[in-house]
Amino acid sequence: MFPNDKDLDNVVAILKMLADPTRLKIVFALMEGDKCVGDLVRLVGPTQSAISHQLTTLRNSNLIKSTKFGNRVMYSVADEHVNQVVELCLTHAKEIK
Amino acid sequence: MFPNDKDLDNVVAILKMLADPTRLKIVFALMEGDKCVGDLVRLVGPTQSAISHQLTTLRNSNLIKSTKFGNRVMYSVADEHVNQVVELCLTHAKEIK
DNA sequence: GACAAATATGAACGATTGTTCATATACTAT
DNA sequence: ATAGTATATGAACAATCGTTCATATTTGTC
Repeated sequence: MFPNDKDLDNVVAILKMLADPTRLKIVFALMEGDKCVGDLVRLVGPTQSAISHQLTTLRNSNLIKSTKFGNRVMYSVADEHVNQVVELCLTHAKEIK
Repeated sequence: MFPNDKDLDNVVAILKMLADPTRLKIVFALMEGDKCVGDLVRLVGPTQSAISHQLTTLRNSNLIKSTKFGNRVMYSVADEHVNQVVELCLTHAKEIK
C-alpha cells in the first residue's frame, strides 16, 4: 500500500537512524543486552563524544531508552519492532548483495 | 547476532538507499507494479532530472532493475526482499511513533 | 572539600547528499 | 531530415551529517 505523507516520513526517520554504521552498531550491541556508554565506546565507537551524540540522537528518535544507575547511564532498545527491522535487513542484505 | 564489517556495510547501504523520501516513494510506487520514468515523475517526483538521478542510484545499489521498451525505460523492484523490508518498516513505523 | 570517573553538550569542520539547471542522448513519427 | 518525446548526465549549490575538540555536568571516593 502506498503510505500517506506522515507514515512515510516516520518510515524515513527510522531508516535514517539505522542507516549509519555507528548507530547501527550501537543498536546491534544493545540487542544483545543493555549497555552503559563506556561499554558502547569500547565495543563500537571512535570516541566517547561521538557515541554520546549518537545515543542522544537515537533516544530522541525513540529507538532506544536510557536509565540512570548512579554514575552510569544504561541504554536499551526501546521496542521489539526495532530488532525485527534490523534482523530482517541483515538477513536480506546477505542475499541481495 | 553482531554482524561482521562487510555484512554491516551492506545493511547500512540498503538502509541508506531507502532512507530518503524520494527514493522510498519510488520503491513504494514500483511495489505496486512496474513503471516508466514519466509515470514516476508524475507519482513521486519534483523534477524529471531528480527522479532519473535517484533511479540511477537505486539501480546501482541493485534494489531496482530497468528494461528498455523503445522510447521508454521500465523500472521494477529487483528483489522480493526489498518489499519485505519496506513493508515491515511501514507496519512498525505506525506503532513505534 | 578535592579529585577522579562517567556522561553530556556546543561549536566548528570536512564530507556527503539531494536538488536544480542546462544539455546531451536515444528513440518515434511525420 | 526535422521535430518531438523520453530519459540520462554533469556541474554547481545549499543543506545535512558525523566526527572531533574542548569543556561542562553529574556522581562516587578519599
